[in-house]
Amino acid sequence: MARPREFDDTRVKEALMRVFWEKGYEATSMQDLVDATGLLKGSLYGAFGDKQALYMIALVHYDQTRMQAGIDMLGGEGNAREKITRLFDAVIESAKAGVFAGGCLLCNASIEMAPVDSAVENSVKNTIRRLQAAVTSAIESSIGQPDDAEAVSGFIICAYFGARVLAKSGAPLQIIIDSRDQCLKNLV
Amino acid sequence: MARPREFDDTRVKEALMRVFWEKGYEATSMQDLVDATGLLKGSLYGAFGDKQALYMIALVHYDQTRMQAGIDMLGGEGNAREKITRLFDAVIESAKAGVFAGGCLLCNASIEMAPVDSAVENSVKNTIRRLQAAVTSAIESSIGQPDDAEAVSGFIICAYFGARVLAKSGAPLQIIIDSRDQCLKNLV
DNA sequence: GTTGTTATTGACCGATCAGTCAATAATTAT
DNA sequence: ATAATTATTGACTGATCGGTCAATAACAAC
Repeated sequence: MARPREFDDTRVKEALMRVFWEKGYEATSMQDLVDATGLLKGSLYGAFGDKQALYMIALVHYDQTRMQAGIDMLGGEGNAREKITRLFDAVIESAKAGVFAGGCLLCNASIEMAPVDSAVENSVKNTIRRLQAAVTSAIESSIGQPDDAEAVSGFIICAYFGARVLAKSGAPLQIIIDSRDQCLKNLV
Repeated sequence: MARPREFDDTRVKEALMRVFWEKGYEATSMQDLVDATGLLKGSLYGAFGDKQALYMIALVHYDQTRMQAGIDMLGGEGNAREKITRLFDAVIESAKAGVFAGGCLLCNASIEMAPVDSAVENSVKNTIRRLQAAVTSAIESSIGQPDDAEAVSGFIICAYFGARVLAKSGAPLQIIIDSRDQCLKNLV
């Protein structure tokens, strides 16, 4: 009963995500988003809302794809050691590949937007909660692991975020490798 | 042989630092800096240079005051456990006090500016190098510490940066406390 | 084919952006 | 005093910012 949309919703969200992921919120202009999505400004506003809304959509898309993939991996096969190794190796690999300097949109959002946008803050906190829960249960479901799984998982999350920052800073990757190995020392 | 400056150099640098620390580079306008310093735009340009130069001055000032204070503390009295405890407690205290959500300008610069400004990248890398060296020697100079001090220090730096991110995200402080305690488990 | 509804389009808006500059003021050297 | 030098001032610039809107286009229902 109306004109249908001409664009693929997922492709647009992916494009929005990549721009905000690479450049951050403030450094991204609406024109950048127009260029990346192929939609005109009016269409972006009509379909999704203003710049803040577009950022939230990008953040949720990142959560549902990239972060959820990590959470699913933590819930899959293997023991805690293997899973935590994979978590850190993903940082190292993306840094080597130059994927936005090994950065993480969640981490960037924590620093740039969470303090000034409560919707972002809530989303970030929710993702962190789920990520920690996944690490905790990965530890708990592996035999011979420490019984303070909650504390260990919090600290692994902390090191993971630190690794993302260090990767973006251009610091030597050896620091991240060392961090991974030290984390593993706290596991069987 | 010329008109003298009317402002206190250190006070201006401190003001610049606070604005960039709180808001980041892109979200800060020249008007914000004018308001914070009390200088007019022309004076800021004449005395220090453009916005990027002002950011670098703020970053160097942060390094020379806040970061250097931490490095000096690590080189002072006490064993490694006590020093690392103090490092993390500083994050926790500033988060509780709401000092820019417990954030760290160095950490923010790593994410926002290091990937797009090589002067910032070099400065950040230099600070991280000195910070890690200070942690390493704090470990090495405490009796009964692990002999892989370099690896342990890298991982402590990593957790420290992660703690700064988590503090800014609004995540529960318990994660940071847990991280601190787990780090201490790796020390005597 | 007409009508109702929504999507697309690109021109347009006021506000703000970083940055400049000529005029003026304050100092030192002579 | 006068000259030379530098700091301060605030008006000014063109560009870009996020956001709007009326006109047009593409569909579904009837």
